Amino acid sequence: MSGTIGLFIRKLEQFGKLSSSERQILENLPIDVRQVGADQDLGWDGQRSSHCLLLLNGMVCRYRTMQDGQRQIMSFHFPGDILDLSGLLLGRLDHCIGTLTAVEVAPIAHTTLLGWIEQHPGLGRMLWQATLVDAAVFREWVVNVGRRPALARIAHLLCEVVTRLQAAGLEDQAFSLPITAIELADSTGLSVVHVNRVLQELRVKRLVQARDRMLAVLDWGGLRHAAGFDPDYLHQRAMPAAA
Amino acid sequence: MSGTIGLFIRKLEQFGKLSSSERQILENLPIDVRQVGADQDLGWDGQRSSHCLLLLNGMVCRYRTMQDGQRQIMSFHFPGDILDLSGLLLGRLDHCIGTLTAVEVAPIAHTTLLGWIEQHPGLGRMLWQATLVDAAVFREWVVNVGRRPALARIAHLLCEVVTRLQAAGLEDQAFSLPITAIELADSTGLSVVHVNRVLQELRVKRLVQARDRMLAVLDWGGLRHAAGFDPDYLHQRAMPAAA
DNA sequence: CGTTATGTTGATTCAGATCAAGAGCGGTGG
DNA sequence: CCACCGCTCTTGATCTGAATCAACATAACG
Repeated sequence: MSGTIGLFIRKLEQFGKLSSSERQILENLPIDVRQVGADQDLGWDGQRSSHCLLLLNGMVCRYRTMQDGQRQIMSFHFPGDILDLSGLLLGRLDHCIGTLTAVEVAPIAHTTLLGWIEQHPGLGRMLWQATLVDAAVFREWVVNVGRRPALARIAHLLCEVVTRLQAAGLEDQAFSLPITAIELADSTGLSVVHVNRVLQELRVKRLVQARDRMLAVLDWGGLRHAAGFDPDYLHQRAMPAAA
Repeated sequence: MSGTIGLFIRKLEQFGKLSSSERQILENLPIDVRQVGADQDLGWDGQRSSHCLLLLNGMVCRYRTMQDGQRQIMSFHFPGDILDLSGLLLGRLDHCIGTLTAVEVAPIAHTTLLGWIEQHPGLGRMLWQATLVDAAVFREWVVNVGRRPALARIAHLLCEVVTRLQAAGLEDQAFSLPITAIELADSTGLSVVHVNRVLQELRVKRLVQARDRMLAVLDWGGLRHAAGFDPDYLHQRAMPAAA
């Protein structure tokens, strides 16, 4: 299943019905697919970009690096997510965007997007909503990192990822996550060593499985309970659930 | 200096010039001032509101309470900030909004705001930008809570607040912050006891002063250095700086 | 003026960091 | 095909920043 604009359309439709002209604009959008390898930066702190990036395939994260070299990941993104909207309206990126896997992205010129917003306010509104959901996720991460103990913190992160992937129709319950312990540490504010020990605990509790550098969820209910996970903050309207 | 819509206009103008019709709309907005005491909720988790709130006076925070009673504050807001925009477009609030001091707020009906957005796309764009700056602040809080040690964490929070207050023209360098150690703890993910000790350290280092339940910054450069504070993430365009 | 909040201090504990060293595993080049 | 290198993972030992517990002090407040 190669990446198309379909996932993006589906994501926007979560926020309301697209008019036929809006849908047509999206479907006819010329897609210039670019392949980028793993562990590359798609955008960086301070960058003034002229394009947003539509993620078609693969997985990326936003992060910031501190003076002492420590890194904090702020969010993950999956196919169908549009990456740089804050660069579009704020002009300057205040963090880096890095690939976790090899990815396919399609640049969309700022001028194109501004045209959409101007001529199709409904589309603009949906994009705004998408950024508001992003913001809700950031807030949840503040809570996660600020107040949850290590095990719940990691469990919560996994719950979020599973839920978002399912909503996007990308994975079923027995999903797998191509993520290293290092990335898990950088997104939870923990050390790699401790992440390792927590993952072992999750495995012993039969909540999670690790196989060839992928994480798989074994016991969704148990994981959700360990995390205290409540998906409301993801603002998923009555999802189609893609049986 | 009683709260007016002036601060809100000033905030929006940060993002670009208002057309005269846009400015007129804002200036003629009927303001229904409501007084609310300290430690009250203006909005709560799960709420479906029909109004946004324009903060005219006082200070509020967003927070979430966890099952075990722990609380995490996610952001502070000052006069001129508009509070509920995520409720406007996402329908449901995913956190609480609580007053830290007595405040004056002006409810603005969703219908009014949606009308603005529809008829004055420029205004809509500015509101969108305001929510993007909010999101940038959330991201910074993830970094703060995830990766900075206690002293830098508290120092960073203070730097952010000073900078934002100055940008809004609300306080000069020798600003004071009506905030308790409890609130500081809930926004940094630390315990009250530890916050107390860190504040003592900041006082010993002559970076900060505490007087009648207010915090005052003594040494801006020193505080900024202790925090590793870089204000870029606040996306303040060449501020008027209100000498 | 009690009464409830917040602030302060010291003693103790603990979750998670740090340090150190080995194990597994791709990759790569000779 | 193998030797080597650089990652990531794993484990154990040790350390430490911050939490917790427990008083008491000091404000705010009705």
